[in-house]
Amino acid sequence: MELPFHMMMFKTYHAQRNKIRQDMSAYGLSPGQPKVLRYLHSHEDCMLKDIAYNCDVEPATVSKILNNLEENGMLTREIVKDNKRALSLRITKKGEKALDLWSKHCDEVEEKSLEGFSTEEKEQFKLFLSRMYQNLTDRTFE
Amino acid sequence: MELPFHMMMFKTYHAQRNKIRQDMSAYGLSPGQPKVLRYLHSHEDCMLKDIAYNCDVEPATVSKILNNLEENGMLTREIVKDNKRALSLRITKKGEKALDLWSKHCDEVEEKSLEGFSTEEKEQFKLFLSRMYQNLTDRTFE
DNA sequence: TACTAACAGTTAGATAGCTAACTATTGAGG
DNA sequence: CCTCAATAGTTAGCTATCTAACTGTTAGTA
Repeated sequence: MELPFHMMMFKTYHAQRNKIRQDMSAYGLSPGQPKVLRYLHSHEDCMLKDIAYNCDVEPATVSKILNNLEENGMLTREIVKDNKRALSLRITKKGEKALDLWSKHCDEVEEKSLEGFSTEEKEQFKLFLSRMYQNLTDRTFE
Repeated sequence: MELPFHMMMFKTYHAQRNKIRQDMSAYGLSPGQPKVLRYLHSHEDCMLKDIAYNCDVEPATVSKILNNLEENGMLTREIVKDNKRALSLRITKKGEKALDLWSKHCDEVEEKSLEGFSTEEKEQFKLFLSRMYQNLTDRTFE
């Protein structure tokens, strides 16, 4: 009996996650944090809900991740003057540095993941993921 | 800036996971449990470490999942007579039933995930996942 | 036989994800 | 204005995952 498709996704995703995790603690980051830093890097003074939407996780999850990142000095959290409900979030230099190291590590993992793939196959693979994502969410990447 | 490949994997995997989760509580199963039941279904009287290896999760994780499944009457847990270290695990009828409903639900999600894919594209997609998995783990699916 | 290493599983403590329920603020309509 | 709904974020409690440290059992070897 062939492995169900969803299990293939699970196993492959987890293999990637574990590979990325391996050296990540050396950079002072745990698995959930980088995606938040990445958003902050390109969106100054953003709100929590924007991160949640962009990263595909719930606001409650982001809230916890922000706690950890703030404790480790990776970002600053301020209340917006004009809207006391909202947060203004900024990545710090320390955060930028960790993000940079982490991104490079991810590039290496990507290279290993797609070893033996031709350029066309890589593009095809990404396109498949993109189509599947759209089928499931009615949204597009990014 | 294009979304990094690992984020594409993350988003797509999570979209799938959330879709599967949606109706799953109705079947009395939470997301980590089905893969364990699935292994038990095809491997009678197996040990915890076999499940862990086959499902690509750590023994400690399996141990917790077994607790929940046992509480819900989905499996039985016995100590092996000849080897008091080892467990003998069996899926119950209730477990079989939940697994069956869950599998059907997964098939529907797979169909939606791969809507618009030709037969060749589906095969290609699975092959890509398989190659990536092998690159990262030096193992093959199943 | 006795010591020690390997093995099977559990427990503890961490992060990450979810849903649901909550607080506090803002804004819209009568 | 005042009420009430919508919005932004947090908290609580659950599962799932990891690593590390632990208990108890088996087996190998001097």
